[in-house]
Amino acid sequence: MKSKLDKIDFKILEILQNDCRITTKKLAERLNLSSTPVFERIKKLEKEGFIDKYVAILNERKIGLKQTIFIGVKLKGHTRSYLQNFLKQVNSFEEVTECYQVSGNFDFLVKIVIADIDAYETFVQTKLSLISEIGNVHSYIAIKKGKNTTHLDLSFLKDSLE
Amino acid sequence: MKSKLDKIDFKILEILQNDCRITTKKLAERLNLSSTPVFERIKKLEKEGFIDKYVAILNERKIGLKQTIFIGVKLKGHTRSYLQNFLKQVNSFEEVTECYQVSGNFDFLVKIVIADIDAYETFVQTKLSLISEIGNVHSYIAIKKGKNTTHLDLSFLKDSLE
DNA sequence: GGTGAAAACATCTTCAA
DNA sequence: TTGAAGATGTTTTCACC
Repeated sequence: MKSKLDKIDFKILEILQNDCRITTKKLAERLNLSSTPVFERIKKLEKEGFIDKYVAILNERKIGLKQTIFIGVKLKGHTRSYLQNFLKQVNSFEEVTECYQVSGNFDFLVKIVIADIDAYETFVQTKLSLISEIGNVHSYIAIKKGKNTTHLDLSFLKDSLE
Repeated sequence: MKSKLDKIDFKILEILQNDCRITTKKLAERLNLSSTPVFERIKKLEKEGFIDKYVAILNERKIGLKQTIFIGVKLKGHTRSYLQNFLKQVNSFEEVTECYQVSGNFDFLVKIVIADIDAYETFVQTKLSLISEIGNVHSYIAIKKGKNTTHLDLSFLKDSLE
């Protein structure tokens, strides 16, 4: 079951990363294949876990989520339970979209997408600051958005494809 | 054309954020409506820009992208052209999935998703370090992943819905 | 690995209520 | 707005290469 990807799988993933609502038929046309093998390949890619899910990407600004903020967090201690407790709590916050334990002068980097600065202050006061494991934090408030994509660069695969 | 969202739109967005391949029919069943109004609402949400796109989310680890790295960047100068040149170049790198100009002790935060540390070093040497506007950088290498989602928290809308 | 045809299912229009 | 119905297109299976 641990199959390698070939060039066709690669192209399918590339296309689905940009538009997952394309029909199997159209996808097959773009690959010069019939629907059947494309359909089966997609099912295989889903089943084997290369594709996690299919989602709608919403327009943050349009919805009213105008602020993105990164928070660098340093914990008070670094025992296993400190790390686990912190992660469990921070992951439970709906406003948090990403959280990574990192090397460097922070223990964690946390990304928040939230309505505005007022909502952020409320979030810090009513949620974040209640996590007792936190030592100190540094906020990086996004003042301009550059790139923000879910598209992963698969070009590194090109050489290793069967 | 600038219509507000109501509770049904809100629920549709919630569902599509988690699974955009659900059929209109099933979505309508979950909302206790017929297909027609649900279909029309989705088209409206797309047309008015609440929904940006529909994408497949790939499994980074499975694909072979094992490293996530955040880079805090300080530029040499802060004129308009410095900022624009930096953004233009960094946005063009396929390995970069996010980039924000931020307040705080960095000018920019950049997120990289890449195969491994070796590939990261190559990236820095052959791409990042060629951006002449960069003063200095600090890398935060993710050593453990917490949350990583495209799901936005819409609960803040609940009170303002028509 | 692949094709092409056919059945099952979903979409999208139209229309009357 | 709804719901039903029909034309069209898509998904999925199957027999075969």
